[in-house]
This record gives sequence, structure tokens and C-alpha cells, in this order.
Amino acid sequence: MKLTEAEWQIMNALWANSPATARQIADRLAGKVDWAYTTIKTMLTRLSDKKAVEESKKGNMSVYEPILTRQAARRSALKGLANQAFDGAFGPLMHFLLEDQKVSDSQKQELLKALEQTEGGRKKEQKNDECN
Amino acid sequence: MKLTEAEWQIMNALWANSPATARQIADRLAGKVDWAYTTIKTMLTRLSDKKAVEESKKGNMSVYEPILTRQAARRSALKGLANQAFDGAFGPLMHFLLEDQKVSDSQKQELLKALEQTEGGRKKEQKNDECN
DNA sequence: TGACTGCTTCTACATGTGTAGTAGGATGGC
DNA sequence: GCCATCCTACTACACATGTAGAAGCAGTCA
Repeated sequence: MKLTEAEWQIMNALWANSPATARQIADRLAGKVDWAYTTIKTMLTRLSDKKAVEESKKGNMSVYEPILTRQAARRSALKGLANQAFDGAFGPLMHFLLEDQKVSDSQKQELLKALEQTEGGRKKEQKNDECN
Repeated sequence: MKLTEAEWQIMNALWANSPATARQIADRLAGKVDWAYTTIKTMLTRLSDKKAVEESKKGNMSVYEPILTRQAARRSALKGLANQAFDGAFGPLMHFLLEDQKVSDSQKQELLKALEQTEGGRKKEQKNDECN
């Protein structure tokens, strides 16, 4: 499932707190974007069409709930990016992130910790040259 | 500079080997995509319009060369993704990558090494909780 | 010198995306 | 019972994107 930029905005608002009515979403988005209420409704309808959200009626009002999870959306977006910009490989993507000046030392420190954690205890100094 | 999917294909072919003629690019892309030659020409013209490539004449033929670097394009794409899917922060993006099942242990090992390198010597066990 | 070939430029068109107006139904206060 | 609100559904429209055909010009080989 591929989301457009505008759809990401909506979904972000919805993931932040769901279920939600269109009005609630619009309120949350006020300040971030400058869209008419009907624009948001249109996006919600489109998202519903593509099964990213579920729309249910509560009285005369629609209540929306995400079907697509944030994780799935993120994964898909990253996969798309890896495919188009990094020959489909995550390794090079990571390397790029690390080497690019946008990653500060403190971030690196933090990542290092994360790495050690997710790794479930760092295997120290083991030879392992497989890349990918 | 934001590239569309099709534009990435073209640019990838061009980065792989430039300068190149439209025909050369088309040849490189054959197999990857199934586009008419004129489609590729159209994309090249659009890329030239948006100053991502430079078009120069050699006889009756156009020769193309990237202006936008691969690194800049990657950086911009990652920034866009971080903004839309990770609240603009690279840290969480990294975390996601690490935690997502797509990253194997061996990749993690490899990243760890990369991290230690780019960091210019790992500061060991230092407290540093800043994220971002 | 004419046919073939390859390249270019122009034009086109469907679909996707961003953005929103309008009209009409429900609802609640007076 | 009527008006102000708020919500929904429908419609619209411009610009972006993917995709390519048509027509014309230049080189070349017979």
C-alpha cells in the first residue's frame, strides 16, 4: 500500500488517535496543513476506497479507523525508497544514513545502543562479512 | 529536488554511466522497464527542465549528464520520507530499520562495524541520551 | 537521388493527486 | 415550525505523472 503525501498527513493524524471523526482529524491537522474540511473528507474517502481506513457510521457522522498500520506503511515506504534509490537493498540505505552528515554523533551513539539492544547482546568481534 | 519513480529509473541509469545518449540510457533500461524510446526522451526532457540533468548537443544527438548527484537525490528522498513517515526525525527511522525484521543479524553486525568507523572510534559506554 | 534509419521535437491523452465548492439532509435551539 | 449549523455526498478542476504516437530532419548506402 502506497500513500501519497497528503494521505500520510491524514494517516498520521489518525494513527495518533483513533477512531476519530473527520472533524477531529481536521482539528488535529489545523496548524500543520491549511486544508478545507472538505479536502480532508475527500482524502478520507479515498483512503477508505483504498482500504487504508475503515469508515463506519455513528448517527449521521462517519468515524474513521486505520486498517493499514503505521508499521506496515512505514515498511512499505522504506521498501519503496530502497528499491528506487538503493537498488532494493537496505544495507546501503543504512550506510548512507550513517555516513551522511545528517546523522550527528549523538544520534550515532544512540543508534549504537539500539543496535546492541535489538541484536540481543552484541556478539563481540565476530568475523561476519556478509553484507545483505 | 524531488524525483518521481520513473525519473529515478532514468537517473539511476545515468548515474551508472554518464554522460550518455538517450539511446544508451534506453539500452541500459531495457529489461528493467518496458518503455518506448520516446518515453525515455520525454523523461529526459522533463529532467532537463527541472535541472536534474544537463542536455548538450553532439551533432544531431543529445548527450545527457546528471547535475543532481545521486547523493543529493538520496538525501532528499530520505529527508522526505523521514518527514512524512517519521515526524522528520532520522533517529526513529533508523530504529525502525533496525527493529524491522528486514534487517538480519549479519547486516546488523556489518552496520555496527560501519557505525564504529564513521564515528571515528567508538566512545565507549559514554552516557548520551540525546535523541536527535 | 531516393529509400531507410535513427534521432529530435511536438503533441496528446489517461490517470493520479491536491484542493475545494455546492447542495442537500439531520439536528437542535427558540 | 423555522433558522443556523454541521455533516455528508457529489462534482469539479488544475497540475503532475506515465506513456507514447506523429512528423520532420539528417546521414548513409545502393
